[in-house]
Amino acid sequence: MPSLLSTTSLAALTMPLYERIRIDIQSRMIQQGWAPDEPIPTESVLALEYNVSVGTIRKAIERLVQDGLLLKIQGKGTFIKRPDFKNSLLRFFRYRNALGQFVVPSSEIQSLQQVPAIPYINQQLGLDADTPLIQIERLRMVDTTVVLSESIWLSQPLFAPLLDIELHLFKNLLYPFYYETCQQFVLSANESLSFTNDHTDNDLAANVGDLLIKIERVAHNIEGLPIEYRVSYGHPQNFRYEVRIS
Amino acid sequence: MPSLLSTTSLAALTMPLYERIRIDIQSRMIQQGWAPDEPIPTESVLALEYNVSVGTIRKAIERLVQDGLLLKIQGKGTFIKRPDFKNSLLRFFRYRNALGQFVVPSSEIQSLQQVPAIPYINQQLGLDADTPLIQIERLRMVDTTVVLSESIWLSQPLFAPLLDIELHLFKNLLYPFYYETCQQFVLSANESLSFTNDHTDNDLAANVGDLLIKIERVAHNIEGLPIEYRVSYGHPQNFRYEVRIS
DNA sequence: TAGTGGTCTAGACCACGCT
DNA sequence: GCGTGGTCTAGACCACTAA
Repeated sequence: MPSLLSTTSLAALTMPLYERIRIDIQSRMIQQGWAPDEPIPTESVLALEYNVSVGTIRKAIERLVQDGLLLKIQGKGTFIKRPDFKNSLLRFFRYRNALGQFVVPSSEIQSLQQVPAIPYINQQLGLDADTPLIQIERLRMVDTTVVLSESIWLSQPLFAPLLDIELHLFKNLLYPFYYETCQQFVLSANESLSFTNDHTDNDLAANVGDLLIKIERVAHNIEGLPIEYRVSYGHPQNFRYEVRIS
Repeated sequence: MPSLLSTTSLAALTMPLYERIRIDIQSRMIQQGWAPDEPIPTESVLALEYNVSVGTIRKAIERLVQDGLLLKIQGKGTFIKRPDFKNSLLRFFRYRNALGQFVVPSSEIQSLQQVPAIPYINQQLGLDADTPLIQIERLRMVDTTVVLSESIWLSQPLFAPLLDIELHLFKNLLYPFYYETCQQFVLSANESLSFTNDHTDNDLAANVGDLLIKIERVAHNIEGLPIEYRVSYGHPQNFRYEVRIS
């Protein structure tokens, strides 16, 4: 039976039972690894395991379902839902290839290195002023055309495993990759689109004076803490951005 | 005591109790009008009124809180929260005025008229192919500069009251106005940003060849049904679009 | 101190998917 | 028919607000 008393967070002392159970189930999903598309134990089993009533388990699971980490199917069970990144954050950029089809741009990591703290970015990531960062430079392409030029910053302590991975092993989509390698799961993000004609900042071949789209993103993990700061530049042509507001 | 059997919808027959109560409370909020910032009856009072247990009332209220229609404050009560449009849909467009401050553009309705069905738009709004529409043309300005040119289509039957209102009486923000005049409450929207240099479609003064931003929006009411289709064109300069993705 | 919403329990019965 | 999650109940006790 899992212990709910071993939680290191101080807030846990006053946290409701169902919250502590939620966090525990969450970490069991990520670390001990129930497989995706497999059912987790039934509500009544979990109630026995944690020695609480079924209602409390339901309340714990409720938010995990809301966040898209679990999927309930009446009559069958509750299933791990390895989050469908394709249908969430990554669908907002829609580019057409030469055939007119919408595609996810491929990506090519140009560089990845540890860098010293950068005041503005450390602040965006809620880090101490002297915490080092990991900086990634990356191009995104459709067919052979570069459509986006991205700079990405991560907390060095959280994402240290990335420093030991060869660049060509990086996957096309970073968020599932963060999850696999660093157990950091991007659940939400704030984005800001604007326009600039300052080309000094990026690698995109462009005529001086051309407008570029500038997209700033702060991505958050399950706990709502910022874990990635990203700036992307792109040409407006063939660009399409879709979003649901609620 | 409110009757939950008078519901006209057929789906109501199989709908859970808490859903029927939710809808009933919702319509009491909108139509019979508990005032905003006033508390609604306590959970135990509502439980007696509807002759159900407190848990069922809590479940009914839960979603109204999620949707931002009610606000619970422990120890005080549950309050009507006339939705804060300023902080939701309308904050995504951020324009700077001459002083560099972010402002909500003012608006000027150019025309409002009933028009025959338009296949693509009727489809977007989930309307029968022959349902007439209301079309609104509107300019949005910062200081004296036009920044957005908008075309808006609504279902004529739902928004018929608008046809009898003089244009100068329209408010700067349409969504609260829809709510006041037609009891239609915009809760969410899908937006799509792209770029065009086709100027035939709009009133913006622009040099041929200049890129314009094109924003298409389908806005939904509480029930998730589409009620407004909107296309806006604007200049990229000073444009900023902010969004939370989750 | 009285009244509100917040947490938690224990259990009944229903709707659904499987075999 | 059995096991799953879905709905609903009745009631205990806690945390917070206000007079």
